[in-house]
Amino acid sequence: MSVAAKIERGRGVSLWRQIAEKLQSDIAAGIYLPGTQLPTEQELAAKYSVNRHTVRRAIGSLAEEGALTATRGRGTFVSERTILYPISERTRFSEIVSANKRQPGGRLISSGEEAASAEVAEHLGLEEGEMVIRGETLRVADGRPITVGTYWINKSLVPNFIADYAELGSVSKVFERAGCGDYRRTKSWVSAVPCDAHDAGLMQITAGAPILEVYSINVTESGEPIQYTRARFRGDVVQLELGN
Amino acid sequence: MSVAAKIERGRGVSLWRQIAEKLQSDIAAGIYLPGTQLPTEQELAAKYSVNRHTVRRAIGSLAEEGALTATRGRGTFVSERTILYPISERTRFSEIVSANKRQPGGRLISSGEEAASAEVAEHLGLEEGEMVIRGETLRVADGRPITVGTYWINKSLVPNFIADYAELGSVSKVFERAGCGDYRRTKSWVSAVPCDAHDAGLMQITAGAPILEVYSINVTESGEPIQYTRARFRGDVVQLELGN
DNA sequence: AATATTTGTATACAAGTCTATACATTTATT
DNA sequence: AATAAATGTATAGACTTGTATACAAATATT
Repeated sequence: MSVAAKIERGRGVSLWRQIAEKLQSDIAAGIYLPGTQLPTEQELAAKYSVNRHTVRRAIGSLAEEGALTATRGRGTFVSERTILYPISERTRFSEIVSANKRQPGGRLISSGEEAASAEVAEHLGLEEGEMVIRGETLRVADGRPITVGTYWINKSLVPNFIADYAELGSVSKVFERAGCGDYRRTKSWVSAVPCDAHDAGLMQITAGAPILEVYSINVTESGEPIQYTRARFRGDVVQLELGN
Repeated sequence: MSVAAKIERGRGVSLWRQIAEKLQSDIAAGIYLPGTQLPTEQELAAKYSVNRHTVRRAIGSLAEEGALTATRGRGTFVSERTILYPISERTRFSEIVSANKRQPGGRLISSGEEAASAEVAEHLGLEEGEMVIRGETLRVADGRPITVGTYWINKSLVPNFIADYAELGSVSKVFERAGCGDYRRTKSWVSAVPCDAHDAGLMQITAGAPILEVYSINVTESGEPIQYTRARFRGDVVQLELGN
């Protein structure tokens, strides 16, 4: 390891910028964990073969952004930043994470069709046993898991959901194509519960850790229920923000 | 249009580098077509609100890379670069296009199952009439069509191909998931033929124009035929490179 | 209390980036 | 042949980036 990290000179990107991006991606990759100390400026300068002041500038730009905190005499530490997650009519994960100056990401865990349970049918305005689309996604910020969401979709409003989702890779884009781009959240229920084993594995926390559970209903512009969701947020990273 | 393009100062990325990247992405987006003249240095300098020499440096870096050609007294033009396409054991479109300093892309034209023709069955080691997966893709470099490929896949080796392809969006990734990541090309046949109307439409050339037609067989590490392909390359853009 | 470690500040200088101006050279047009 | 337009070259200065060195101030350790 630590094989003279690759910084390119003379390509139009300043050294401090390259180092800042490398540090940020190392944080996102979990190489430097929140709360832990970064190597000292001297060490980083040696690692990247640059002057200490160049490292200082890289650290400075990340500190200004809130990702690092430097204290004279102690060292530089990775911030433990919580994500402020507003629960409003218009809630879009990637926009929220970007607004928190983190890099959003995610992956599809599973998807398919199933018969609606009584609970799902009630909230989607269907009969129990009708076929609905069910999907589960894991969302991350700076490479760290934030939330797992399970959702059920009214098939009649978005007939080609699975194929379209495969093509577009985003629920909201599929809704848009189906003419339901202006969907909105109507009701939400929030509770704090212990995390089960399945979610704990996905979110990389221990089972039983407190998580926020949010049930909500999304409706089309005309008020028809289109999506019922059950989202679980890591309690140690996310703060929900209610009200307008 | 032309609303004072956004160049950021003081963020660690030099202006010439930002302009070079913008020009390159404009070329990739087809805003500046191969063979056409770029705006003059004066005009570009005005557009980006920088000195002419800064634009010159951006153009210089792209010219060195082969993307632009400047001639004194005439102007600066987008190069008509051919893509050197090696036909080797390990052939991956996106890697090749990137190696040619172009931006790879593509879209799925069609996919489904069909009964294997005698020709397909023979090359996949199956019986005529057995069901195989058939797909057709259009591949582009810098936004311009390069090749249309039709392929037939041995269903028994990649059972979930269609669903996995929808999720992963790449043939090689699906093969990887099926445990056949190390597939390789064994045989290829090359010929020059006139382009038919269907391919002409996809590749945006006139029917009858000469194209390169390459049939090939991909096999798994253990030598089982997994994919039979028929690729058509635009003769005016692609040069095949044989041998190591 | 003394010491070592670490970040913060200051100053000087070298190198790279961007601007400004002027002029040369080639090409295309009139 | 003359002119205009475009790229190529040259030079000088302001600004930014990176290096070098020294020292101050806060923290942790002994």
